[in-house]
Amino acid sequence: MKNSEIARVFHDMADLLELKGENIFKIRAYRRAAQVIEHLPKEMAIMLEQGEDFQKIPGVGDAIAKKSTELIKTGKLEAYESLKAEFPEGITRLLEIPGIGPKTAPLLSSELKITSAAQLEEAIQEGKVADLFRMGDKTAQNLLHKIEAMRRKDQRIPIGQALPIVEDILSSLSSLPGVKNMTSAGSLRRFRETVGDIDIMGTADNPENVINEFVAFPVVKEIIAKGPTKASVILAPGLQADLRMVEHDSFGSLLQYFTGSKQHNIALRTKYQKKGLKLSEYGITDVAHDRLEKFATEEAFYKRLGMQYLPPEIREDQGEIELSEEHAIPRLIDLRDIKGDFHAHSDWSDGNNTIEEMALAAKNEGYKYMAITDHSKGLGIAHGLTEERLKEQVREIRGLNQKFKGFRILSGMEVDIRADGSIDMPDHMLAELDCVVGAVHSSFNQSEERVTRRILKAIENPHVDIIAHPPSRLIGEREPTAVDMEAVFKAAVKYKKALEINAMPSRLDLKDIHIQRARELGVMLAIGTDSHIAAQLKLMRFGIGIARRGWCEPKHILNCLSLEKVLAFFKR
DNA sequence: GCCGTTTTCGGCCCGACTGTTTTCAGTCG
Repeated sequence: MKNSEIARVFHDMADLLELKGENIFKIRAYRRAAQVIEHLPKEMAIMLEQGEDFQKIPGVGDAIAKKSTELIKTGKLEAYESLKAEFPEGITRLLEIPGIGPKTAPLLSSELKITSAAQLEEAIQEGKVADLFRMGDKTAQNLLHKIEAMRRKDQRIPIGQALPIVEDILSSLSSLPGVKNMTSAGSLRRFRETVGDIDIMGTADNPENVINEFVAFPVVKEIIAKGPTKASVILAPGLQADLRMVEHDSFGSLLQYFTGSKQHNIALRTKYQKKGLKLSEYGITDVAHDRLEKFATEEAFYKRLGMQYLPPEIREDQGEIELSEEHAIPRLIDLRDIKGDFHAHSDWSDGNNTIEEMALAAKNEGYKYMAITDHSKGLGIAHGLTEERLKEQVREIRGLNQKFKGFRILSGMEVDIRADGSIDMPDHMLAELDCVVGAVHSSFNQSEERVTRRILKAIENPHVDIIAHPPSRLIGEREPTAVDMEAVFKAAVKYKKALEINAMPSRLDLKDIHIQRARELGVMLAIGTDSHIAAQLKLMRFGIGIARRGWCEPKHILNCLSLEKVLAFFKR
């Protein structure tokens, strides 16, 4: 059983316990454990095999450790099953409707036999809901609006779609007169792979004017709420955006608060509460003297607590608070550390630009090298190269390299790892190349055993240097393959192969927790943009963002090495 | 249910908003 499934059980249990009216702190304990387990870099099933103590996981004590063990060993949990049996099927779905909490859901279920948003809508229209205890006409009508908004608003969208939209908004807002600060917060700033809504924070001499300009932007489809300091809107792609204008002198604590994560903030507040400090979005209050200190910057806020500044990407309550107090947060990788790209296509296969155009674009990024990795013939739809054409391409690249100074095009190929793990290009051809990227493009539904063996076989091939996106997922579209990542990481270390962090916003694969675990085990990671047009080289920043979430320093990333060291790693 | 450089028991993040209420419950972020 995977961590994500274990986490879902505990999340569900928390909901059910809440409906039952259990102790709120018990419920929170289940939620916290679920959240921690979901983001654990290592599978608990493997920890169990290796005899590790679950109680070392923060938020996991005796009871949840035992329950986790039961889940892993039997695939079921007695306590969960009996808890579920106490409630009508589907009641937890009601909790997903905004405005419906643990008190209203049982009320709707027991009084009106409602278990879905559609049924609730109907009951409201028939006037049944307004008559319930502590409800009323206004509450019922608001619920109707919220259900509509929930349908209109799309689910979480990939950061690759959200970020450009937000950057446009930010640049428009920043250019307004009187604006001092303007930045995004929330999961977007922490660079999560998907974002649910957009938070923007700013300060200005005339905040009301800024709000008025904001709601009039063409990208705004609908205004949900608008006041003197805050506006909520729905943007054209079905994304909610909140703009908050605050005082200059408390911008730091507000930005810190709205950047989150929620878990990070709760952990921080709990910790400093014990030391007599009350943390809030307005600043820090010394409880003994009842004096509020304000902070204009996040740096000042963390400094007041004796902490090292924390990059937003790692504020997830996964040990960063303690390390920051010890001033032991490593310097995370940055776009400026990147010396090259290991995954790019040209018009020789399914790319749009010539090799020379791609190389010039890479040189413009300040890179020292770039691998051209067109598809192999296995991928018919992508005009994969035959042996003859690959030989021609190698010759062309040799010629082009004569023209460049201080920049090298690496001859490469993205070869197809067939269903049986074989490579669709003979070894003697691969031996001619600087850099071979192996990737899975078919048979995504193989069993865990088969897909894992398939990828291990590719790793063992002495000519393959990098394995691209092993889980081969597409965010929101295609589920990851069942591959056993732990086995892949160990093989990559053993055979000294790099694993790719694919920077395409629809992939971001490896994902953050995979990166963390791979890094712990000593796997070298290579960021590839998978560019099919020159402009996509700019996608590198998405790879960087996800790598930062995986706590990567330059030493963990192949792209930060000099050309000589890269070639030595490839043993060419 | 978890946790401890004040605690193995007694705490558990903080504040805002809304609507139904006459002082607060419920929900949210």
